Amino acid sequence: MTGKKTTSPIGRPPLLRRTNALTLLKLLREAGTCSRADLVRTSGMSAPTVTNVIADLLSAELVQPLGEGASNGGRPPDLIRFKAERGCLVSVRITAQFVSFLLTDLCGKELDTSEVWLAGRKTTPEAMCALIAEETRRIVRAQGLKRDQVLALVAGVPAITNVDEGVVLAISTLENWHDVPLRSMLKRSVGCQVTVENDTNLAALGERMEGAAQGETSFVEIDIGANVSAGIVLDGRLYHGAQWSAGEIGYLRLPHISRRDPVVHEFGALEAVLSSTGIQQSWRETTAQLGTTMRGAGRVDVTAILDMAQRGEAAAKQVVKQRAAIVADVIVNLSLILNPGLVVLGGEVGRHPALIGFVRKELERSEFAVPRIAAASLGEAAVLRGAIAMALETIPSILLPLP
Amino acid sequence: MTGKKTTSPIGRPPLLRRTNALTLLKLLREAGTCSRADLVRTSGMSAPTVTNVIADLLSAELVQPLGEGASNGGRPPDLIRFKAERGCLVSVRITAQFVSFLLTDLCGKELDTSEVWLAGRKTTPEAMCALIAEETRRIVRAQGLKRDQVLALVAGVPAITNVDEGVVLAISTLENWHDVPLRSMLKRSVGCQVTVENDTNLAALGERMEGAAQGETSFVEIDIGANVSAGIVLDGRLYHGAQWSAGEIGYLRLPHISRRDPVVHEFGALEAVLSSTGIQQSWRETTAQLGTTMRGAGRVDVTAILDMAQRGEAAAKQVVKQRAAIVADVIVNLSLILNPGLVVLGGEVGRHPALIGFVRKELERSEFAVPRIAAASLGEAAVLRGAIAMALETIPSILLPLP
DNA sequence: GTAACTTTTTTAGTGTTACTTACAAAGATC
DNA sequence: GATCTTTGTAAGTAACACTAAAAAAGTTAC
Repeated sequence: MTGKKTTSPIGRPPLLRRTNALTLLKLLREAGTCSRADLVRTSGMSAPTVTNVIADLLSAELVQPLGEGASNGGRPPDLIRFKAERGCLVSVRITAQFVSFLLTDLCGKELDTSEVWLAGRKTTPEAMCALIAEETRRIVRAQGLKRDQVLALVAGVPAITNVDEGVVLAISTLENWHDVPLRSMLKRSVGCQVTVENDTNLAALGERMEGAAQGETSFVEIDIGANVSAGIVLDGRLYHGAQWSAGEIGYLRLPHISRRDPVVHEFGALEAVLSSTGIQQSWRETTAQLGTTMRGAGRVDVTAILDMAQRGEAAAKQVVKQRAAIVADVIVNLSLILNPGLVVLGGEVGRHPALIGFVRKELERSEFAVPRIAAASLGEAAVLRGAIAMALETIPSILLPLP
Repeated sequence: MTGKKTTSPIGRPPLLRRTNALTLLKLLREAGTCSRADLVRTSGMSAPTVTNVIADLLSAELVQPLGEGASNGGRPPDLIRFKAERGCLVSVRITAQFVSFLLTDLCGKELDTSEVWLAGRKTTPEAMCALIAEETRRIVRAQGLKRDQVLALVAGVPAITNVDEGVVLAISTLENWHDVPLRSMLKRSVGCQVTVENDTNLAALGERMEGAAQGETSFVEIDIGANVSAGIVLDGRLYHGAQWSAGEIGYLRLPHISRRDPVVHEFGALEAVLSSTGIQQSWRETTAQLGTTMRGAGRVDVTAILDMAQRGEAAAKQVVKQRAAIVADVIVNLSLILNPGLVVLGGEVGRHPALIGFVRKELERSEFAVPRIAAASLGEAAVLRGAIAMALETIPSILLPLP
C-alpha cells in the first residue's frame, strides 16, 4: 500500500558510478561552490574518481565550471557549482478558493509566484487541470525557460490522497472531485514527473526545510484553520498510513468533546469545535449572551477573536482557552502514541500566539514529558515550500536515471 | 535520535560483491534448497556472477553443497542451501517474574527453550546479566554449539528502551533497574552482537513474522495485561519516537476516563482501568454490591472473569463491556492518527475472545473506516519469536561485513 | 630571481567486479 | 548412438575505483 519496491537491487559496475555521482551531486548542492579537491576531502573518494565523475556531470550539464579560484598556497582550484538553472521545479497549491504556484530553480530558489482565484471559474478536475497546465506554461515561459526544463511538479490538495497512484479521494468544496486521478491528468498536461500530496503533509515538509521544524526527524504538524488535520513526519519521512488517511484527527475521541451534538455533520466533533467556523460560532453565542453592546460582537474574523484573547479580553479569552485545553489533549494523545520531538501548530488558528500561549500553559500541568511546541513560521507559504522540498528530494533520481 | 547513518555511502567495487552476495543469501534463505541455475533465474544476475558469489559463500561456510539433484531434462543441478547450522541466535525475555530463552538456528528454527524463575534470586542488573550469560552458555553448549557461533542476542524488556544506546530506562518491579546500559553489559558477558528492545515492540514483530500480522506493513499491537502498551510498526519498521517512548498509551486522554481518580498512581488512568488488576478490582466491587453469594465472587483470575463474560454472565459482561468501550476509543484514536491496516490485540486481557468480541461490536457503530482487528496468535511466545525475527534481520550484515 | 614547497588536477597502471560468448559436462529424447 | 536440453565453468571484455606518479600553477624562502 505504501509503494514498497520489491525488486532486489542488483549490483553492476555502473551502479557504483551512479552512487558516487549522487553523492557528489548532493555535496555540491550543499556546498554551493567548491573545487574538486574539496569534494575529494569531503566525499572520501579518490581524486581520479572525483575528476571522472565530475567530467560526467559536466557533460550532462549538471555542473557548471566557474574558472579559477584563489590559491591556497599552491595551484589555484578549479571552481565548479551545481547548475541550478539547468531546470526548474513547480509547486502548486489547490484550495477551494484559489490555486497558487511557485516556480523555483533546482536549488529551491524562488523564481516566480502566481495565484489564480477560482471565483466564477469552473472547478471540475478537468478545468482545474487545464488551468494549472496553462498557468505553469505561462510562468515558465516568462522566465525564459523551456517546457522540457520543468523537471518536477508537486501539487498539494486539501484532501486524503493516494500518493502512489496519484489519486485524490475527495474535495467536498469543489465540483466532481471524487477519486480524481490527478497525477496522471497533470502528467499528461505538463509532461514532467508529477507528485500529488496532502497539503498538511507538504506544510510539515516546508516547516522542516526552512521553518519551525528544521533538523527534526520525528515531528507532527497540526493545522487548525478551516479544517483540522495533522501532517506526520517519522524518522525523517512522511507517514501516510495503510489507506493514506493518517493524521485525519478531526474525529478524535477526547474528554469534553460532545459526541451527541455534531453541529456540522460533515466535520468530526473535534473539527467542529476547533476550526475557524467553530470558534466564530462559539464567539457569536458568547457575545449574544452578554448582549450586543460588546465590542467586536458583530465581527466574525477568527484572527480578531484570537487577537482579543491575546489582549486579555475576558469573553474571547474564555473561548480560546476552551480550545487550548482541547488542543492540549490532542497533543498529549499524539505524544503518547508517537512521541514526536516537536509539535508544530499551523493554520490560521493554530499558529496564533494566543492559542499557543494557552496550550503551553495547559501542557505545563501534564505529569510527564511533553514535546516542544512551536508555531508554524512559514504561514501561507508552507505548502508551496514543502512541495518544493519534496521535489528537491526526487530530482537526483530524475537527473541521474539508472542506465 | 533514531540512529540515522549520516555517512554517505561510497561506491567501491567490493560493494557490488557484497550487494550481490546479500541478495543471493536472501534468495537462498527463502528458497531453502536450490541450484545455481535457479538463482540465476530469480536474481537476474549472470550465471558466472552467481557461480563466483556462491564460491565466496561456500568458502565462508555460509552455504552448504548438497550434491546432485534430479535432472530437468539436461545436466542435473548442483543443489545448495543456506547453512542454517553455521551459527545460532538467542532471544531473551526479561520479566519481573522470570527470564525465558529461545535458541534458534540461522533460519529461526527453534533448537531449545528455557525458563528461569526469579523468586528468591537477586534481580539487580548485574545479577540478571550474569544469569543470562550463564544460561545462554548452558543451552548453547547443550546443543553442541561453540560460544563464537552465537551470532546475535536480542533481549526484550518490559520498559522504555533506548535501542541505539542499549539502555533500559526503568523497570519498577526489579531492583536498581534505572538507566541500565544492558546492551554493553550483555555484550561483555556473551561476546556477540546484542540488541535490547521493548517487549511489546518485539511481540509486534513476532506477530508479523508468524502470527496475526503476517504481511502487514503498518500495524499496531496493543498489549493489555499487567500493563497497557502498544508496539508500532510503520511502513515495515518498528517506530520508537524521538525519546523512545512511542506507544506508551497508558496515559491517553479519552472520554469516560476519570482524570480525578488515579487509583494507582504509578499507572496512567487508562492503564489503571484496563489492566488485569483494574479488571479484578472492578470485578470485586461489582460482586461486593451484588452480594457474595455470586458464583466466582472470590476468584480474582482475570481470564476467569473474561470467560464468564464470554459465557454471557451479566456482571462479568458488564465489567468487560466497559473495558471494550474504552479499548474501542483507543483503537479509534490510534486509527485516526496512524491509519494502521490492522490492530492486533495481545496480552492476557487483550487477546481474549470476550474482549475482542465486544470491541468489534463497539467499533461497528463507528461512522468511518476502522482497521481490521485480530487477536494475537502467539501468546506468551510472541516476544521471543519477535526477538528472533529482529535477529534474523541483522544477521546478513554480521555474516557479510564490509571489507 | 631562482629554487623549493604546496596545492590542485590529470595521467598511467593495477585490481575488482560483472557481463557476454563460448565451451564442457551430463543426462533426456528420439 | 546422435541430438537436444539443462547446468555449470572458462576466457575475454568493459566499467569502475584505487594507488602512484607526474604535470600544472601557484606561493614562500633565501
